[in-house]
Amino acid sequence: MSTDDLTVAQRIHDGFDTLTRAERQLANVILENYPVSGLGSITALAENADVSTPTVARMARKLKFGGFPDMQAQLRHELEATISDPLTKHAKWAEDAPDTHILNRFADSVIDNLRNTLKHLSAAEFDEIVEVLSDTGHAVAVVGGRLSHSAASYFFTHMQMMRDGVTLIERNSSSWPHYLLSLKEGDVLVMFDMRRYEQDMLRFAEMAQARGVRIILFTDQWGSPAGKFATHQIHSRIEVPSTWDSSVVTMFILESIISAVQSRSWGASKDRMEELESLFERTRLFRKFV
Amino acid sequence: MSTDDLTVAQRIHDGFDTLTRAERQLANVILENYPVSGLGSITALAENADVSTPTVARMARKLKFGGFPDMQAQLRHELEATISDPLTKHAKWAEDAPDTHILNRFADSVIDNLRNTLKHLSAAEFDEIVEVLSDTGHAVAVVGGRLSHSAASYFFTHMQMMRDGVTLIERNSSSWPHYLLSLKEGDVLVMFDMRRYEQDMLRFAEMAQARGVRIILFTDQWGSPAGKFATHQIHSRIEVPSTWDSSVVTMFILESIISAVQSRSWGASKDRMEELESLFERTRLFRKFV
DNA sequence: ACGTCTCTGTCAATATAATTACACAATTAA
DNA sequence: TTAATTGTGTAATTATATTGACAGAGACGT
Repeated sequence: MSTDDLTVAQRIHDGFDTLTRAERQLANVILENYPVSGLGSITALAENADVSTPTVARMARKLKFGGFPDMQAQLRHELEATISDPLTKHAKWAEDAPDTHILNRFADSVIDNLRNTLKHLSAAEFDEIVEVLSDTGHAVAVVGGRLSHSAASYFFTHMQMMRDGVTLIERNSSSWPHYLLSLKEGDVLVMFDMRRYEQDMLRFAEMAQARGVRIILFTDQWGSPAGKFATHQIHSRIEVPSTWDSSVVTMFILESIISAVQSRSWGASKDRMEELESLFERTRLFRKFV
Repeated sequence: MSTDDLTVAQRIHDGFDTLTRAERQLANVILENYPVSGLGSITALAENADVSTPTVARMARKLKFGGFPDMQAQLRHELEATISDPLTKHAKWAEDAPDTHILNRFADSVIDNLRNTLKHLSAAEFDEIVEVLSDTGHAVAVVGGRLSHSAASYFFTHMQMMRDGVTLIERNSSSWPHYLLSLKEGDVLVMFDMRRYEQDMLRFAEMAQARGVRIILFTDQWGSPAGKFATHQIHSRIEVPSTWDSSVVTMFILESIISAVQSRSWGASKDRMEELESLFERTRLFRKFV
């Protein structure tokens, strides 16, 4: 890029007096639909302003850019700064720690992950998933892999409190065929399969689909191969400054779903929950702690 | 331009299932910094996504564009529409849903929770916790309650990969005394106790402290009664628009700790991890790998 | 009116971008 | 396993964009 980082608009404005007739004509076209009009080819811009291409190139140089492509790069750069969300950029999260502290770096990535996940998750898809999970006419089974089992377990624990017919499938894949037998057509399999996708998961998905089981798949931005058997899938962003991947965004989605399922079927699940609560209270009294 | 006027993002989203590995990699790069990353040259975009230029061109065709330049024209077109309408400027998280959609309300609370949690968490405290957990001279036991067991399990799974002497204590509190017996002075107990604090947890903490065990407690903003026996504690904000509390922020803290422990003891844990990895099946579906 | 200077377009050259063809690698099916 | 299929990068080709050279047009002073 060029010497200093004034915006293209500023440079045009500053140098407007030195511009010639054709150049001013061009400058106005650029500013009129800024910065989009400057992002196409030099030819397109020239035609748009009714000047010749060399005029465009000459003006770019006159405004102290290396050439037209250089000016264009600057436009893109500006655009990026404009578009990125000011709320989440460069906010320092843990104030008594330096920017480079893991807490701050982690916070930045997680927010980024959340934003990108939501940006590309359709609310309609989300709502459909909620609807499928609210339908007590069909059983729900939950399965997770090596690292995602605890997410599966978390989801199971909450679903189980809200409705009947929810099963958590064991970690150990040798027992999966048994679970498969009890899944009927129209039943729902909630599956977690993140990077380092597991072979067993893929086969499980295939067999489940063959039985007419609907699959809701939670995977990462690259997508598990089991995706081709899934009825619905949600892609969470998982990359963070760590050796491992993050499940924070996945948890976020899970909790949102849980909350939505809950409010969708409040009438039905209210009694169930109260009953459940009282059961916990009671068992606690019987327990002895040595 | 092309047949119909779906946005590039939508077409990518719709066709994501049909995309190949390299194409998904590319798709993610485009979506990550949308639409700016797609506005440069095909070469720049390809390099950015670490794929070849033909892959970019092929994907453009696959998404029913006439070619890369056609797709780019569509991006500029969209941008123009976005820019002229200031209302659409990143106010919402899930853009195709109303402000009141659970996804948007949930996102707001979670960000709030994260911000407030970090505001009240001292980086020094965090670092001390990381140090305690990195010390392989003492055993680490992890225990969680009814709803926080899966967080405990998640933390355990990762810690276990990094170091020796980590135990996950069962859900069932009747077996806790046995675990207590094996904890020695100076050992570390990582405990999760959130709202609806459990009686058993309090007694467990008391007895552990009596044995000289150091307790790291993960609790909520109000603080578990077990706090008075804890050596270190972290208060996560947990309130969200739901019947249940959120563990998203707790997960965030856990992952940060895991990452910090990892990089702190890289030399020591590297061999261990590599050995572990080789024990697991590796799907080399993706290139960008750690 | 003439010469001179600046501006600006046309056209050619050069550089860069985009596409096509092809061969090797990876994956899947047999 | 091996064969077939699909995916992906390299290299060659083609198209397009950008710049450079130049010459005609217009402005201005003499």
